[in-house]
Amino acid sequence: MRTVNPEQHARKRAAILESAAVEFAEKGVDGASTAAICRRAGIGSGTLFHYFPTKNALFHALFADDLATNTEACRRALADRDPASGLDSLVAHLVSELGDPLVPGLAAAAMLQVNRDPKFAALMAADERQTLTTLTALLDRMAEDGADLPFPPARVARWVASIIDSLFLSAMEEDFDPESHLRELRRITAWLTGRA
Amino acid sequence: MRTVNPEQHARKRAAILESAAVEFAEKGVDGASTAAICRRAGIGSGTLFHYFPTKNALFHALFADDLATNTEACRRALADRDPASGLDSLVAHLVSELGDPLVPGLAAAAMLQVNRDPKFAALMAADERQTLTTLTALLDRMAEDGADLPFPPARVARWVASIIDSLFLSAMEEDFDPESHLRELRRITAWLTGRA
DNA sequence: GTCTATATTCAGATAGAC
DNA sequence: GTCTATCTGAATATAGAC
Repeated sequence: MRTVNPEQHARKRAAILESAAVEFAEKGVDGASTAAICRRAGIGSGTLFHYFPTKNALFHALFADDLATNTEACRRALADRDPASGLDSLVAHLVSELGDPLVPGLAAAAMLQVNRDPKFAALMAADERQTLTTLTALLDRMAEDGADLPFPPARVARWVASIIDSLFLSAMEEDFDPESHLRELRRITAWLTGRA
Repeated sequence: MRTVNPEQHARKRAAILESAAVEFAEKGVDGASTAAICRRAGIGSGTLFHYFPTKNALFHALFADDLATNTEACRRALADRDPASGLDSLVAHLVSELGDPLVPGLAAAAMLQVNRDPKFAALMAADERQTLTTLTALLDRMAEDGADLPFPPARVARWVASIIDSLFLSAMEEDFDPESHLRELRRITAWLTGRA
């Protein structure tokens, strides 16, 4: 009897997700066709629906996989003895996907999906909450250590998160320069976190 | 012979655009159906396609109308004798649509459309360029007047624009408070423009 | 109303593990 | 050799632009 090979299954699943990411980033959830995803992945349509029950589930999986790495980054940041250095590492992680050219398109697709798929909205909200809670906890500790925050910790946390999000919008521009953007982001974050 | 009544034509056109905005914001360009737009506007599909040749043209018109008001706001900001006050008025204008609940959805739809419709991309790029050029010119004058900018004027301009964009992302959150957000935005902008 | 596009299904074909 | 994971692609049904 033939048995299931988990490693092979995972590899193919990842390959399908990668093809799907390209299509979704380019055309959004409604604009992307399962046929195009299959063509790009080099599989028949039956195979796609063997791995994922619907097109929406495919989109969902794309983001769920990412949430796990975020959780881990938050855990590590909180474990850091120095809250400022924990915050820096968390910001670095949040920014780490900036180089991926698919990210702006996927972000736009996700924004639309939040209004339409409540389960997807819950996934995104949980991710957001986790990031904000972690940032706030770190900023609380920094404030206790005497940092001079321009706003209360929870509000600073929100601004840090917002400004990072806005970077992903900027990443769409033709003359985007990650190098100087990141340098400037660190300067702005330093001011926001009372380390000007 | 029956002649066209330009005023009535404009009124109906605006009504169609308003219905379309709701649908596009909720479902994106591909997810929105012309049938739903017609239903919402209380017109037949024939009428819709009398006013706009295609669904894409309808989406296009939604943004083109806005661009004119932006041009005017830029003109006024540059005409201000005091560059700092001109900058404040331009920022106020850019932020003025924050209360509109449709804006986040429309922004997401627009981001996706930029990857797909080159004409639409050109429209958005022109708008962006206009805003950045104006901000940069104002910041140049402020720097000449002795303002202590943290980065070169063109970079500060980009950050101001990015941070305003990020406000529109925040506006999607459930506990969004325009009041404190705007107050904090002014504080951040003040720092970025050398008026800390 | 017409005509095209497309998500999903299904009835098998293929082939690896025992 | 058998059993089942894996895959295929035509068929269906529905929706939606115009």
